[in-house]
Amino acid sequence: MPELPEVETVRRGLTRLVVGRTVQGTAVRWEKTVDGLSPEEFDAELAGRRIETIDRRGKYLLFRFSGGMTMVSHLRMEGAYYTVPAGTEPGKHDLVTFHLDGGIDLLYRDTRKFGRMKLVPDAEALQVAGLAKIGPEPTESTLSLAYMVAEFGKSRMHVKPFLLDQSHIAGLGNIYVDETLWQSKIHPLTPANKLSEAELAVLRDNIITELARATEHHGTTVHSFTTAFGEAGEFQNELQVYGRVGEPCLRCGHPLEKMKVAQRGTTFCPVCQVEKD
DNA sequence: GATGATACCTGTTCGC
DNA sequence: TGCGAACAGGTATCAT
Repeated sequence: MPELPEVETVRRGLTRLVVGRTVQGTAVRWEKTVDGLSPEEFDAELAGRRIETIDRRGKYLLFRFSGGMTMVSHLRMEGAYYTVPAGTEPGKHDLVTFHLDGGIDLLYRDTRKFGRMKLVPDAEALQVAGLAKIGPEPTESTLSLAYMVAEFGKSRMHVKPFLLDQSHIAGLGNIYVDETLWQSKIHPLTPANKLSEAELAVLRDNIITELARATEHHGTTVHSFTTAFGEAGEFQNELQVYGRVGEPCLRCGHPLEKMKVAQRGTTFCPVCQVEKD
Protein backbone atom coordinates (compact mmCIF):
# COMPACT_ATOMS: atom_id res chain seq x y z
CA MET A 1 0.00 0.00 0.00
CA PRO A 2 1.86 2.99 -1.26
CA GLU A 3 2.68 5.71 1.23
CA LEU A 4 5.11 8.56 0.61
CA PRO A 5 8.31 6.45 0.36
CA GLU A 6 6.65 4.05 -2.10
CA VAL A 7 5.25 6.88 -4.23
CA GLU A 8 8.64 8.61 -4.30
CA THR A 9 10.24 5.32 -5.33
CA VAL A 10 7.72 4.98 -8.15
CA ARG A 11 8.39 8.58 -9.21
CA ARG A 12 12.14 8.02 -9.42
CA GLY A 13 11.72 4.82 -11.39
CA LEU A 14 9.25 6.32 -13.81
CA THR A 15 11.44 9.36 -14.31
CA ARG A 16 14.22 7.12 -15.59
CA LEU A 17 11.88 4.99 -17.71
CA VAL A 18 9.40 7.29 -19.39
CA VAL A 19 10.34 10.97 -19.10
CA GLY A 20 11.01 12.36 -22.58
CA ARG A 21 8.75 9.85 -24.26
CA THR A 22 5.63 10.82 -26.20
CA VAL A 23 2.20 9.25 -25.76
CA GLN A 24 0.99 7.75 -28.99
CA GLY A 25 -2.29 6.54 -27.60
CA THR A 26 -3.98 5.12 -24.53
CA ALA A 27 -6.37 2.31 -23.66
CA VAL A 28 -8.57 2.54 -20.59
CA ARG A 29 -10.16 -0.70 -19.40
CA TRP A 30 -11.78 0.61 -16.19
CA GLU A 31 -13.53 3.91 -16.79
CA LYS A 32 -13.63 5.06 -13.18
CA THR A 33 -9.84 5.15 -13.09
CA VAL A 34 -9.74 8.21 -15.36
CA ASP A 35 -11.72 10.58 -13.22
CA GLY A 36 -14.18 12.79 -15.11
CA LEU A 37 -13.29 11.68 -18.64
CA SER A 38 -14.43 8.91 -20.94
CA PRO A 39 -11.69 6.61 -22.27
CA GLU A 40 -12.03 8.32 -25.65
CA GLU A 41 -11.67 11.80 -24.15
CA PHE A 42 -8.69 10.67 -22.07
CA ASP A 43 -6.99 9.32 -25.16
CA ALA A 44 -7.74 12.44 -27.21
CA GLU A 45 -6.30 14.68 -24.48
CA LEU A 46 -3.02 12.78 -24.11
CA ALA A 47 -2.17 11.55 -27.60
CA GLY A 48 0.82 13.41 -28.97
CA ARG A 49 1.90 14.86 -25.65
CA ARG A 50 5.43 14.36 -24.32
CA ILE A 51 6.09 13.46 -20.67
CA GLU A 52 8.24 16.40 -19.49
CA THR A 53 8.74 15.62 -15.80
CA ILE A 54 7.12 13.61 -13.02
CA ASP A 55 6.66 15.39 -9.70
CA ARG A 56 5.23 14.25 -6.39
CA ARG A 57 3.21 15.99 -3.70
CA GLY A 58 2.37 13.83 -0.70
CA LYS A 59 1.13 10.53 -2.15
CA TYR A 60 0.10 12.12 -5.45
CA LEU A 61 2.11 11.73 -8.64
CA LEU A 62 2.06 14.65 -11.07
CA PHE A 63 2.84 13.72 -14.66
CA ARG A 64 3.73 16.98 -16.44
CA PHE A 65 2.93 16.73 -20.14
CA SER A 66 3.86 19.07 -22.97
CA GLY A 67 1.23 21.64 -23.81
CA GLY A 68 0.56 22.56 -20.20
CA MET A 69 -1.34 19.43 -19.15
CA THR A 70 -0.85 17.58 -15.86
CA MET A 71 -2.08 14.12 -14.94
CA VAL A 72 -2.63 13.83 -11.19
CA SER A 73 -2.36 10.16 -10.27
CA HIS A 74 -3.09 8.56 -6.91
CA LEU A 75 -2.20 4.88 -6.44
CA ARG A 76 -4.47 4.45 -3.40
CA MET A 77 -4.13 0.90 -2.13
CA GLU A 78 -2.40 -1.19 -4.75
CA GLY A 79 -1.89 0.92 -7.85
CA ALA A 80 1.41 0.41 -9.66
CA TYR A 81 3.09 1.50 -12.88
CA TYR A 82 5.46 -0.60 -14.92
CA THR A 83 6.75 -0.75 -18.46
CA VAL A 84 6.65 -3.58 -20.97
CA PRO A 85 7.59 -3.97 -24.65
CA ALA A 86 4.92 -2.53 -26.94
CA GLY A 87 2.26 -5.03 -27.87
CA THR A 88 2.45 -7.02 -24.64
CA GLU A 89 -1.00 -8.32 -23.77
CA PRO A 90 -2.30 -6.49 -20.67
CA GLY A 91 -3.14 -8.60 -17.64
CA LYS A 92 -6.47 -8.83 -15.86
CA HIS A 93 -5.65 -5.99 -13.49
CA ASP A 94 -3.88 -3.71 -15.96
CA LEU A 95 -6.50 -0.96 -16.10
CA VAL A 96 -4.76 1.62 -18.29
CA THR A 97 -2.15 1.38 -21.04
CA PHE A 98 -0.10 4.32 -22.29
CA HIS A 99 1.45 3.50 -25.65
CA LEU A 100 4.74 5.42 -25.76
CA ASP A 101 7.19 6.02 -28.58
CA GLY A 102 10.32 3.88 -28.61
CA GLY A 103 8.39 0.61 -28.46
CA ILE A 104 7.34 0.86 -24.82
CA ASP A 105 3.97 0.52 -23.13
CA LEU A 106 3.45 2.03 -19.69
CA LEU A 107 0.87 -0.02 -17.80
CA TYR A 108 -1.13 1.00 -14.75
CA ARG A 109 -2.06 -2.04 -12.65
CA ASP A 110 -4.53 -1.86 -9.77
CA THR A 111 -6.17 -5.04 -8.48
CA ARG A 112 -8.62 -3.20 -6.26
CA LYS A 113 -9.43 -0.47 -8.78
CA PHE A 114 -9.18 2.24 -6.11
CA GLY A 115 -6.56 4.37 -7.85
CA ARG A 116 -7.54 7.48 -9.79
CA MET A 117 -5.92 9.69 -12.42
CA LYS A 118 -7.20 13.11 -13.39
CA LEU A 119 -6.18 15.36 -16.27
CA VAL A 120 -6.09 19.09 -15.61
CA PRO A 121 -4.29 22.18 -16.94
CA ASP A 122 -0.96 22.71 -15.12
CA ALA A 123 -2.25 25.75 -13.27
CA GLU A 124 -5.10 23.75 -11.74
CA ALA A 125 -3.09 20.68 -10.75
CA LEU A 126 -2.61 21.69 -7.13
CA GLN A 127 -6.31 22.54 -6.82
CA VAL A 128 -7.43 18.98 -7.50
CA ALA A 129 -9.53 17.62 -4.64
CA GLY A 130 -7.24 16.21 -1.98
CA LEU A 131 -4.20 18.07 -3.20
CA ALA A 132 -5.70 21.48 -2.53
CA LYS A 133 -5.54 21.21 1.25
CA ILE A 134 -2.63 18.85 1.70
CA GLY A 135 -0.25 19.51 4.59
CA PRO A 136 3.52 20.10 4.51
CA GLU A 137 5.95 17.44 3.29
CA PRO A 138 7.56 15.61 6.23
CA THR A 139 11.11 16.89 5.85
CA GLU A 140 13.44 18.83 8.13
CA SER A 141 12.98 22.05 6.16
CA THR A 142 9.23 21.88 5.49
CA LEU A 143 7.73 20.44 8.69
CA SER A 144 8.50 22.76 11.56
CA LEU A 145 7.93 22.03 15.22
CA ALA A 146 6.11 25.35 15.56
CA TYR A 147 3.64 24.26 12.88
CA MET A 148 3.05 20.94 14.61
CA VAL A 149 2.49 22.56 18.01
CA ALA A 150 -0.07 24.92 16.48
CA GLU A 151 -1.79 22.30 14.30
CA PHE A 152 -2.01 19.51 16.88
CA GLY A 153 -3.14 21.99 19.51
CA LYS A 154 -6.26 22.77 17.49
CA SER A 155 -7.70 19.25 17.47
CA ARG A 156 -9.04 16.78 20.01
CA MET A 157 -8.99 14.03 17.40
CA HIS A 158 -7.11 10.84 18.29
CA VAL A 159 -3.53 11.18 17.11
CA LYS A 160 -3.73 8.14 14.82
CA PRO A 161 -6.54 9.40 12.53
CA PHE A 162 -5.10 12.89 12.90
CA LEU A 163 -1.83 11.73 11.34
CA LEU A 164 -3.65 9.80 8.61
CA ASP A 165 -5.45 13.00 7.59
CA GLN A 166 -3.28 14.35 4.76
CA SER A 167 -4.32 17.93 5.46
CA HIS A 168 -2.13 17.97 8.57
CA ILE A 169 1.03 16.27 7.29
CA ALA A 170 1.47 14.86 3.77
CA GLY A 171 2.40 11.30 3.00
CA LEU A 172 1.76 9.24 6.13
CA GLY A 173 -0.32 6.06 5.87
CA ASN A 174 -1.30 3.29 8.23
CA ILE A 175 2.08 1.56 8.32
CA TYR A 176 4.27 4.56 9.04
CA VAL A 177 1.80 6.05 11.52
CA ASP A 178 1.95 2.85 13.59
CA GLU A 179 5.74 2.80 13.31
CA THR A 180 6.33 6.42 14.28
CA LEU A 181 3.82 6.36 17.16
CA TRP A 182 5.56 3.29 18.59
CA GLN A 183 8.98 4.90 18.17
CA SER A 184 7.66 8.00 19.92
CA LYS A 185 5.99 6.00 22.72
CA ILE A 186 2.66 7.66 21.97
CA HIS A 187 -0.63 5.77 22.36
CA PRO A 188 -2.74 5.89 19.16
CA LEU A 189 -5.80 7.09 21.08
CA THR A 190 -4.06 10.11 22.58
CA PRO A 191 -5.93 13.31 21.67
CA ALA A 192 -3.77 15.40 19.34
CA ASN A 193 -4.01 18.44 21.59
CA LYS A 194 -2.83 16.49 24.64
CA LEU A 195 0.66 15.96 23.22
CA SER A 196 3.32 18.13 24.80
CA GLU A 197 5.81 20.12 22.76
CA ALA A 198 8.50 17.66 23.84
CA GLU A 199 6.42 14.71 22.61
CA LEU A 200 5.71 16.47 19.33
CA ALA A 201 9.42 17.16 18.88
CA VAL A 202 10.17 13.44 19.24
CA LEU A 203 7.27 12.52 16.94
CA ARG A 204 8.45 15.03 14.34
CA ASP A 205 11.99 13.65 14.37
CA ASN A 206 10.72 10.10 14.03
CA ILE A 207 8.36 10.92 11.15
CA ILE A 208 11.08 12.74 9.21
CA THR A 209 13.73 10.08 9.87
CA GLU A 210 11.46 7.09 9.27
CA LEU A 211 10.13 8.30 5.92
CA ALA A 212 13.62 9.21 4.75
CA ARG A 213 14.94 5.76 5.75
CA ALA A 214 12.02 4.01 4.07
CA THR A 215 12.60 6.00 0.88
CA GLU A 216 16.26 4.94 0.90
CA HIS A 217 15.07 1.33 1.11
CA HIS A 218 12.67 1.83 -1.82
CA GLY A 219 9.61 1.60 0.39
CA THR A 220 7.79 -1.23 2.07
CA THR A 221 6.43 -4.27 0.25
CA VAL A 222 3.45 -5.58 2.16
CA HIS A 223 1.33 -7.09 -0.56
CA SER A 224 1.75 -6.23 -4.18
CA PHE A 225 3.88 -3.11 -4.19
CA THR A 226 6.87 -3.18 -6.48
CA THR A 227 8.95 -0.41 -7.95
CA ALA A 228 8.67 0.70 -11.54
CA PHE A 229 11.45 -1.80 -12.24
CA GLY A 230 9.39 -4.67 -10.89
CA GLU A 231 11.51 -4.86 -7.76
CA ALA A 232 10.14 -5.15 -4.24
CA GLY A 233 11.03 -2.55 -1.63
CA GLU A 234 13.09 -3.76 1.29
CA PHE A 235 11.78 -1.67 4.14
CA GLN A 236 9.35 -4.34 5.39
CA ASN A 237 12.44 -5.91 6.95
CA GLU A 238 12.87 -2.74 9.01
CA LEU A 239 9.33 -2.51 10.39
CA GLN A 240 9.17 -2.65 14.18
CA VAL A 241 5.43 -2.95 14.88
CA TYR A 242 3.33 -3.19 11.71
CA GLY A 243 2.47 -6.81 10.97
CA ARG A 244 4.03 -8.05 14.25
CA VAL A 245 0.87 -8.56 16.34
CA GLY A 246 1.53 -11.03 19.15
CA GLU A 247 5.28 -10.82 18.71
CA PRO A 248 7.37 -9.24 21.49
CA CYS A 249 7.85 -5.48 21.52
CA LEU A 250 11.42 -4.81 20.44
CA ARG A 251 11.78 -2.37 23.33
CA CYS A 252 10.13 -4.03 26.34
CA GLY A 253 9.33 -7.58 25.22
CA HIS A 254 5.58 -7.37 25.92
CA PRO A 255 3.48 -8.89 23.12
CA LEU A 256 2.27 -6.30 20.64
CA GLU A 257 -1.50 -5.88 20.46
CA LYS A 258 -3.91 -4.88 17.73
CA MET A 259 -7.04 -2.77 17.89
CA LYS A 260 -9.30 -0.75 15.62
CA VAL A 261 -8.80 3.00 15.60
CA ALA A 262 -11.00 4.96 13.20
CA GLN A 263 -11.75 1.70 11.29
CA ARG A 264 -8.02 1.07 10.82
CA GLY A 265 -6.07 -1.89 12.10
CA THR A 266 -3.60 -0.48 14.60
CA THR A 267 -0.65 -2.35 16.08
CA PHE A 268 0.89 -0.97 19.27
CA CYS A 269 2.64 -1.88 22.52
CA PRO A 270 0.28 -1.48 25.50
CA VAL A 271 3.26 -1.09 27.85
CA CYS A 272 5.48 1.37 25.96
CA GLN A 273 2.67 3.40 24.48
CA VAL A 274 0.74 4.53 27.52
CA GLU A 275 -2.71 6.00 27.02
CA LYS A 276 -3.48 9.39 28.48
CA ASP A 277 -6.54 11.58 28.12
C1' DG B 1 -16.50 23.59 11.45
C1' DA B 2 -15.08 19.33 13.39
C1' DT B 3 -15.52 14.66 13.61
C1' DG B 4 -17.26 10.03 12.53
C1' DA B 5 -19.09 6.54 9.38
C1' DT B 6 -19.44 4.58 4.96
C1' DA B 7 -18.59 3.53 -0.06
C1' DC B 8 -15.45 2.21 -3.29
C1' DC B 9 -13.03 -2.76 -4.68
C1' DT B 10 -11.05 -7.67 -4.88
C1' DG B 11 -7.59 -11.06 -3.32
C1' DT B 12 -6.52 -13.46 0.78
C1' DT B 13 -7.38 -15.55 5.08
C1' DC B 14 -10.23 -17.59 8.41
C1' DG B 15 -13.98 -20.29 10.48
C1' DC B 16 -17.43 -23.62 9.95
C1' DT C 1 -12.81 -29.63 0.33
C1' DG C 2 -15.78 -25.86 -0.24
C1' DC C 3 -18.24 -22.06 0.94
C1' DG C 4 -19.22 -17.51 2.81
C1' DA C 5 -17.75 -13.90 5.93
C1' DA C 6 -14.30 -10.95 7.49
C1' DC C 7 -10.44 -8.28 6.54
C1' DA C 8 -6.99 -5.21 4.35
C1' DG C 9 -6.96 0.32 3.69
C1' DG C 10 -6.62 6.01 1.27
C1' DT C 11 -9.69 9.19 0.10
C1' DA C 12 -14.21 11.30 -1.11
C1' DT C 13 -18.52 12.02 0.47
C1' DC C 14 -22.27 11.95 3.39
C1' DA C 15 -24.13 12.11 8.20
C1' DT C 16 -24.04 13.84 12.80
